[in-house]
Amino acid sequence: MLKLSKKADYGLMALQHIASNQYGDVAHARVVNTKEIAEEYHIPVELLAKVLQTLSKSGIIESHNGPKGGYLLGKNPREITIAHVLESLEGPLGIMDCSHEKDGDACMQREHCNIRTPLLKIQNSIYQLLNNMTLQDMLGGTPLITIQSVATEQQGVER
Amino acid sequence: MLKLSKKADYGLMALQHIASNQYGDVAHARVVNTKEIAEEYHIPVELLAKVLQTLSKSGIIESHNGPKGGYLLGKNPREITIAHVLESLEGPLGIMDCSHEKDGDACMQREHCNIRTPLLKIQNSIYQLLNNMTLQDMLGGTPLITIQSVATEQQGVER
DNA sequence: TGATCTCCGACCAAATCAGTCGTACAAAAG
DNA sequence: CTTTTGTACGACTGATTTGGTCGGAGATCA
Repeated sequence: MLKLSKKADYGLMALQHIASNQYGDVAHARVVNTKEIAEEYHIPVELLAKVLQTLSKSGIIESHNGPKGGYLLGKNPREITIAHVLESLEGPLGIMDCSHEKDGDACMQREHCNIRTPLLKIQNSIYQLLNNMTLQDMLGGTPLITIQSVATEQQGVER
Repeated sequence: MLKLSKKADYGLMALQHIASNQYGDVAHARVVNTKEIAEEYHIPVELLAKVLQTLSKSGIIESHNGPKGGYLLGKNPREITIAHVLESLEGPLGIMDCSHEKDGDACMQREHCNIRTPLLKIQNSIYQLLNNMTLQDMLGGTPLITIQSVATEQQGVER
């Protein structure tokens, strides 16, 4: 549950890649294009293209047309929050349908709804989580891992 | 994005209702049936039934057959975590597809995947959030509200 | 001018989800 | 002990969302 879409996955991967090439060892910014990223991560090109276009509209990246064109980061990695990326790709964060509706309409059970307040609280916490993490955080400490001790076995999950 | 399913919504509402009737003012436990809940919250009966069945299998509630039958909580509200409820209704928590897969299979981009570790961290934080909140927390402070000052006007959500 | 690349719209197929129908079973009533 | 009532339960179906595809137009550089 709460799985995020492929678009989001691809978008984050692409951003990480772009950022690496732009702020990596070499000083000069390198423009990377859609095809390059798609091949590197085995992503369908056209879909990735659409994702990048969306990110471009949101100002997260800049597009450069023509041959030798491609994408560059629109701002500093520290300024790019995960929340912003995800929201621009998947729409606004909303745990439940009635997250940001005006008063009474559209929700039959609204007046009797007993779970709205606590759920809003959860939603807000998640938002803060995503809003406090930036692309920069995804660059630095990514040592290929094996943290599986965290949430794998412990909970008595029935399958 | 990250919206949870109707099943989850209905399940939480129903649990809140059951808990209220069982641990409310009156000392004796009152058995509530599917139809009652469905009418109260305007939920399609059969769908709610299925949800309750699932919760019953997970041991979160107990079912009682026959006339005057219905449902009761399977444990104390403090023992019932939101995480458990949601996972039993929507499957295990997984921000990304490769959340709990064993090593190399099933994910083409796995070896080049640069976002797995940070995303796992986020996922784990969300899990803790859901795991620390119990049904009890949804009972106490739910004063029927008309808190519309929170998320109506202001888009820029702070804390 | 021609080749290469991004941009943009519409389009299709597969998977998931919300909701429905019919049956089996347990408890109360006669 | 049989009937009747109301429940749980599981299989089934329709609708919405999502992942992925296709074709063309505009911009830039050699």
